[in-house]
Parts: sequence; structure tokens; C-alpha cells
Amino acid sequence: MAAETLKIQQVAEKTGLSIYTLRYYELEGLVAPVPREKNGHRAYSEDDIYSIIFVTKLRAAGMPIADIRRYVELARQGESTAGERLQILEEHKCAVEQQLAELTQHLEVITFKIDYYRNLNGKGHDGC
Amino acid sequence: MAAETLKIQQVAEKTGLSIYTLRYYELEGLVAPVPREKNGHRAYSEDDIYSIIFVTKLRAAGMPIADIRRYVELARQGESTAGERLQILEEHKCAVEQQLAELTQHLEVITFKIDYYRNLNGKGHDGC
DNA sequence: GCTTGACCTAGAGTACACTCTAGGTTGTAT
DNA sequence: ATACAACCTAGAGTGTACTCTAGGTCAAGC
Repeated sequence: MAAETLKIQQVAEKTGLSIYTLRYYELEGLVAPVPREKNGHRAYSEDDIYSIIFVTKLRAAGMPIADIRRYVELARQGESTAGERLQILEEHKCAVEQQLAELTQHLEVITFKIDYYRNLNGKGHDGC
Repeated sequence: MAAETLKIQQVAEKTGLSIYTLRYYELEGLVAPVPREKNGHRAYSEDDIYSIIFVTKLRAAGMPIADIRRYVELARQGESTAGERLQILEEHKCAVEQQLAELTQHLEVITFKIDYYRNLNGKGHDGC
């Protein structure tokens, strides 16, 4: 059971990213350079996929590409940068938590409006 | 105490939007056309500010400009559109709740990574 | 009367994150 | 041998949401 590798198409399916985006993320340094087969095709490892999925989490949480690149660069420099990486993640965690709090608050405003409309015409379904 | 109006500068301060963005939102129909003074300057009412703030909530919750415009157009058409507006808000509420759930999940992944780094070098501050 | 500052419109420019096209190579199936 | 499908690179194009510039009006202060 040697290291199995995946084609870009399969990685696209696994991660939900487009092939374009996968190449773009590599170009932008959000993903470490992916090893190539002899024919030049990308050969992704399971580890690569794991880190791509982590990148999608950071993106979904609103982290800009530049910040993720910084994080990935540090990761490639080895253990000595763990402290700085910790700091980036902690800062981002704060940002996400704040965003969460704001979203919750906005949700309340929206819910309030919904209740208003519902009282107007008596209908509505409640829940998603 | 007749209807007091506000200049665009004051509205910018109250809402946290730039003057450019306020004009842009009006141009794009996210805000009903603001009445002008004789000299052509915008004269915002308190109601205008209330609805601008509501728009900022929708934007912060990720609603695209096109959807907000649709909502505002309906609102201007009167009570008969309340049902459709309710539907827009409910759909968006679902989207926000889903986003909230995803963010919470991503936060867990990030927290997990943070714990990993913290165990590596023993430091970290915990909390924002 | 002239400068200054806040406002106006129309339209150009920017930032970000993709997304696609063009032109080319490689590996498998007929 | 040839068609085709999936891959490659480099670079152009797109969509969204602002953000700024240019050129002009208007009221208040010196």
C-alpha cells in the first residue's frame, strides 16, 4: 500500500472546489506545490487534501487569501514558526467569534422583521 | 419639533458607511431615493437611517446587493408585497443560520489546531 | 468679491477571488 | 494512426462591491 495519489479532478470532487480554483490556490501559495507525475500532472496526496480542506474552512470563515498564504508559508518553514501560526489562528478565531456574534444579532433583527410580517398576514412556515 | 433631517456626512458617521457607499446604495436602489434640499443636498430622515442600518445588517449577514434591492422594491410597492418580503427574509434567515452552523464548525477545526500548537510550545492566551 | 468646505453627478478605477480561454502535451481506446 | 479526454501553463476576463476622480454648484466666513 504505497502512497496513493489523486488526480485534480478527484480532488475537485472531494473538496468541492473547481479545478480552476485548485490550480489557483497552488499558484497563490495557499497550498504547497503539488508534486507532479512524469507527464506533469498533479499528484495529490491525502495530506494535500487534508490541508486543502483546512484552507476551505479558513476561506469559509472569511480569512483573506493573503493571510492564508502567510500561514502556509510559515507552516513550510517548520516547527520554529508554530508560535506565529498559533497567533494567526487565535486572531482569526477571535474574528470568527465576533462575526458569529454579529450574525446572531442580525438574525434577531431579521427574525423581528419576520414576526412583524407574519402578524400582518398570518402566514409563515418557521424553520428551514 | 418638525422633521429634522441629516446631512450625508452625519449619516455616514451614524451608520459606519462611507459617503461614497451611501450614494452608491441609493443609486443601486438599496435605499429609497432620499429627498433633496433646494440646493440638491440629500436630507435624510430618521426613518431613512433606520432602513440604511437594516440594509447594513443584511449585507453583514451576506445578502447580495441584488437581493436587497428586490426587497426594497417590494417594500416600496406597499402592504400587498408583505408575503413576498416575508419569504425573502425567511430564506435569508435560513442561509444565515446555515452559515452560523458552518462557522461554528470551522471554529472547532481552528480551535483544534490551536490546541495542537499550544501543546507544542506551551503558550497561548485563550479568549479574545 | 473671493476663498473654503460640504455637497452634487457621472463615470472611471480598484481589490478580491475566482473563472475561463488558448494553445499544447500525454495516455488510452478504436 | 487517430480520435478523445484529461491534464498542463500563461494570461485574459468576469462579477461583486465598493472607492475615487473630475468638474461643478452653493452658502458662509473673511
